[in-house]
Amino acid sequence: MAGLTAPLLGLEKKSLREQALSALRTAITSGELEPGRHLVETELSEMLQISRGTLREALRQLEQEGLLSAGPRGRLSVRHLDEKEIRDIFAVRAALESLAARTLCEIPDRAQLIQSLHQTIDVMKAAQDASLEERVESDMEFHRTLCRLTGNETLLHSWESLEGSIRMSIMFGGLEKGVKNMSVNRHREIVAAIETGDASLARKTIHEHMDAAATTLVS
Amino acid sequence: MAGLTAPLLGLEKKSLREQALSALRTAITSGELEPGRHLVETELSEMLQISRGTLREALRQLEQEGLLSAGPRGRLSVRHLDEKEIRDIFAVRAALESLAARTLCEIPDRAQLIQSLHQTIDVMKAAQDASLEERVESDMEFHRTLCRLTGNETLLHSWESLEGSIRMSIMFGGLEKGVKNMSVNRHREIVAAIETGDASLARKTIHEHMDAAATTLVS
DNA sequence: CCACTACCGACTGTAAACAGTTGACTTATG
DNA sequence: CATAAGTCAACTGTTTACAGTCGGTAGTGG
Repeated sequence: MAGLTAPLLGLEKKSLREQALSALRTAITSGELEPGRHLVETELSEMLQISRGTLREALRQLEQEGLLSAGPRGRLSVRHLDEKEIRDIFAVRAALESLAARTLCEIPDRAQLIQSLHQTIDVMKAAQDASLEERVESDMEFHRTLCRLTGNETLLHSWESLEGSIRMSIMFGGLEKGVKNMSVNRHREIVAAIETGDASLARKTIHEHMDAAATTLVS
Repeated sequence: MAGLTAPLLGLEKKSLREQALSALRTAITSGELEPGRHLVETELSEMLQISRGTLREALRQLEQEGLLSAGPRGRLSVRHLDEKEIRDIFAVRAALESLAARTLCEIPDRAQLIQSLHQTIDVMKAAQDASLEERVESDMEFHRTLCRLTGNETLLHSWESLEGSIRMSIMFGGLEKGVKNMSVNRHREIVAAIETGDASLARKTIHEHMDAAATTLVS
């Protein structure tokens, strides 16, 4: 039994459904499956080498995440976002993240949490010269962490339900525009506001951040 | 062709999946399937007279709505909400509905929308002597309308994703406690704030409303 | 040339069968 | 009696097969 060092813990055998889900989500948010494209079940199941039944479960979930839209007779296609929808998505996102910030502000002993947030910013900083994808990734991680640290599972879940739409929005505007919004300083401001416990400042900063991001993306 | 009046338009042939979804959602939020109960696919599919494949699609959706929680090896059970989770749910709900109110405040010509909101309050008022279920129903309708009238589909969708959890929360505390929060006056206050365009007052009213509701439910 | 019909292909809705895994119960053994 | 191996039943994960419906297209009659 000795010598089987690392790969013992957590052999990551996800179900095919989850694998399909990840694969499709990535394909959509990366633009490999372009908006408006009709998804044919038989076609996809053959591509992914899984059965239709398994695939359909994944498709339902993507539909609920807002990445797919259903046409007549259950025909699914990749959702197309217009400018208003992007603004709407970022408005909801701002509301959720504002709640996160306010919640964090009310935690008495939040030094540890602040530390975690600074860490994710450090990752962003380190990724500044990396690929666009990695930069987007680190940005998303910061905002997801913001929600997770509140300990409010419902908040985190709502945010994650929006994550796919957010990624589609970024793709819509083009990654180059997307990364423009990811200034390290902007994020430090948010953390600073939380650190001092100034909920309304945090809220204001986040709303400005989101408004600016949405505007950049649709311009 | 004449004389076939009403039943022509919209023959409501929902798919079995949607029917199962509604049936299960109702069963859970009404307490017929009590929290913590294990759901066995074969058992349910026989009860509902549908195949497992069709059922599983519905179950996935309920899982994502937060009505079901997945145990080891994919075993699903009806989610059990504790007091903190209820408070968390209502905090997110408050954030979403505050956004709705603020959005409505910014619509220049909102007389028509105000009118719609008053109508739903009238329905609530008319239901005051009806069954507890109907009173809950009319209350939910008001809040859903609040979100729908914004025209922000993402907001509406996020709220609806939370709807099941909200209903579970109400059931957790008991319908008697639930309806205590549904005062007509409280709701009129919200509409009044929106009518005058006072976003911060609307926000404040909604937050108080939600805090009170959550507190009542867990007490 | 136009319209109407009958067929055909493609795709989703639904059902039923197969496979693998886990936990409980039983049995054998020291 | 306690413990370990073995057996079995209960589920979920996954696949395969079948049925129904819509859209298009070719063929036919006026």
